[in-house]
Amino acid sequence: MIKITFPDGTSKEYERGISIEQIAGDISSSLKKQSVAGYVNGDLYDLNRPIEEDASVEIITRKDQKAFEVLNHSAAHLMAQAVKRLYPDAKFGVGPAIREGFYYDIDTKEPIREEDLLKIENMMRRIVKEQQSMERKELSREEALAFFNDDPYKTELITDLPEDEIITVYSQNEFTDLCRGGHIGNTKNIKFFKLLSIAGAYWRGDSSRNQLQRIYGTAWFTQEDLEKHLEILAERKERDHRKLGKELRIFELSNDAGQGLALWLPNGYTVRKILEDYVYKLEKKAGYLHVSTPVLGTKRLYEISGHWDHYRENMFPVMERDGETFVLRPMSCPHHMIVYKSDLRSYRDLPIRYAEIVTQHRYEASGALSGLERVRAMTLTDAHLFVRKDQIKKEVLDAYNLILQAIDDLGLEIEYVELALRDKAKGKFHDNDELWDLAEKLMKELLDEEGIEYTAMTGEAAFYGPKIDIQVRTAMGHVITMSTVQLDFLLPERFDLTYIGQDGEKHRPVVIHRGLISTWERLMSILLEQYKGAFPTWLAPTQIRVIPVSLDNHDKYAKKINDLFIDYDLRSELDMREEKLGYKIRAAQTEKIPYQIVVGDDEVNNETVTYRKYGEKEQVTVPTKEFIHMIQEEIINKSK
RNA sequence: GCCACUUUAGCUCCUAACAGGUAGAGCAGUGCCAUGGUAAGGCAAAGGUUGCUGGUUCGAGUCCAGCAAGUGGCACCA
Repeated sequence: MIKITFPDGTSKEYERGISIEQIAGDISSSLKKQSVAGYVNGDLYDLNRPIEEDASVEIITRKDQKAFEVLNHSAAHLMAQAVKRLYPDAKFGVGPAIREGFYYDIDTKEPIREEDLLKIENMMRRIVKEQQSMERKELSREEALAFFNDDPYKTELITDLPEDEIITVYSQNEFTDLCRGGHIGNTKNIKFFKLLSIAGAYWRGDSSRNQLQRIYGTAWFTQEDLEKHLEILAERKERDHRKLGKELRIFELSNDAGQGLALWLPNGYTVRKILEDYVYKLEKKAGYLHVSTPVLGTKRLYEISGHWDHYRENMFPVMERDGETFVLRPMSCPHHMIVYKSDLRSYRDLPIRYAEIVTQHRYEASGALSGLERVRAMTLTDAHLFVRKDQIKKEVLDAYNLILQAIDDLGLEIEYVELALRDKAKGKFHDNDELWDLAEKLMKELLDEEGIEYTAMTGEAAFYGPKIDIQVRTAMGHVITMSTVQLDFLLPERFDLTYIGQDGEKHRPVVIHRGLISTWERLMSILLEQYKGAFPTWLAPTQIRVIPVSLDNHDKYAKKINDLFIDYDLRSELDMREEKLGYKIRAAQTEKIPYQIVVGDDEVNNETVTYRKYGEKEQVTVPTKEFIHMIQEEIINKSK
């Protein structure tokens, strides 16, 4: 007999070799039904794997996130088995569960196409019907290598496993895969799934190696869950900023204008201008000084900064004129270094915070471009803070808090905070251990002291220093960088920046790079997706649409209140087209205008307006002045 | 950049063009008529070198090749 201890501290004796499934069944038949796998002394166990010794056991049920992973991991195996049947020459890379499903990387002679997914799905269903038991087996390294000797990918994986790792395989009838487990026990347990897409993926994420075909899919415990997930996927497409941006006339991407070079249409530019003004005020209040520097700069400038060495492949080709070589700037830090050097600085002057609306160009890989999310010409509010060493923590923290405020004002949500650190093994970072250690230590201390949770990302730092990146999630589920605060001891060295200290000697300032809310392009994509195109009133390109009931009788009043709104700096438009009322209302709704106002006899006689707020059915009649007051309040408060 | 797929009117067309036979619709826009209360009034005309360049064919939106852009991913992302 062995002793099994449960999470609540109770324990019970069972026969040696009992399984999670049997234990669950012993507790209750409903638990048995819900159980998917379990933890035995912290190790993930399949339902049917025998437990050989005293252990603490935790049963994983369908409700747990881990259960979803187990199911999807098993679905990946199921798919691989189906692919192997249809493509006997298939070789397999890795096939893990991911956030919303699973994928498997597959190498076949004949490419798999999107239309083949249905065929694979059907084969999967057949295997589900065959009720293949998924059997776990431990192999020695030699046995494993012998078994997978015709699959170079699996062979490489086995070779790279640590010496002491127990190598396990899982078999479902004729198909055996190298796998750590856990699994769902039997293919019959994988009932509700769908294959979603196919894409290329480099073997082991290395672009110098083979490219495999990655099939993405998703598996759920119930039909309803699967359908719900597919609905979410469909809804994401509705939120896609590329679709909304076109419908709402926000921006244009044209082949003729150039790949990745976005054109801002009037509606988009109106929003952008509001954001620019908002940011300007925010920075003013936080003590930033605004400057303006050119899009073009000498190559020398970037050689001094080190960007030429570290960032050249992301820059557009150089231009030559009058014996000087120019580049389109990919960032503004070097220019701001020169601005700092334009005067002699005292320790009393610091911190100096330079901010600028910067347009910059980066040669992004063509495959990386995506709507407004990733472009080749971008404009952002960039800032560089020149500080003394004793001011670092406060200034980093202030910058971080300013970012939080902007994100909050814009109604956005942070996915997580990243601390990007260097990887000493990689050559892309500048070489000064002492400064790096200091910079990284300061950043960690600061985050810890403030109780800010973060994920450390080794090797993700800028070449000149560590950075705190604030990540958000797009409608399509991608995580992208929204804001950044970066600590830099290098550029002050390279530009020989100094200030005169209290002691009368020259000292080296430290630079903090700050990206507030990404670029206007990326921010617009995020806002469109966040609000599904229905901007809050303070940001909406058009805030009010005034519609007269009758063009003959109410046109004067409509014009009068429209003018009044404009006098109060409200973005109001009059719809005087010769169309039916219903048509104009529908137009105002599809354009997602926050306030649609209809005026007729009642309003004319009482000096009122009848408005309907976007997203609501209710109509409200109020005195015109009251309406103005209300909407102004809403704008000032940046109500979402 | 790499792999796969896609590209027809300003927009949407896996709800066009059956298998190669000379391009259709809805919306928007235009004109005329109609015109009073919260999501599409009627009629009409117009709108296209089917992404570009070649090829096969009596004949190409359709088949083939190259290029470009876009989409899904991968790689990249100061």
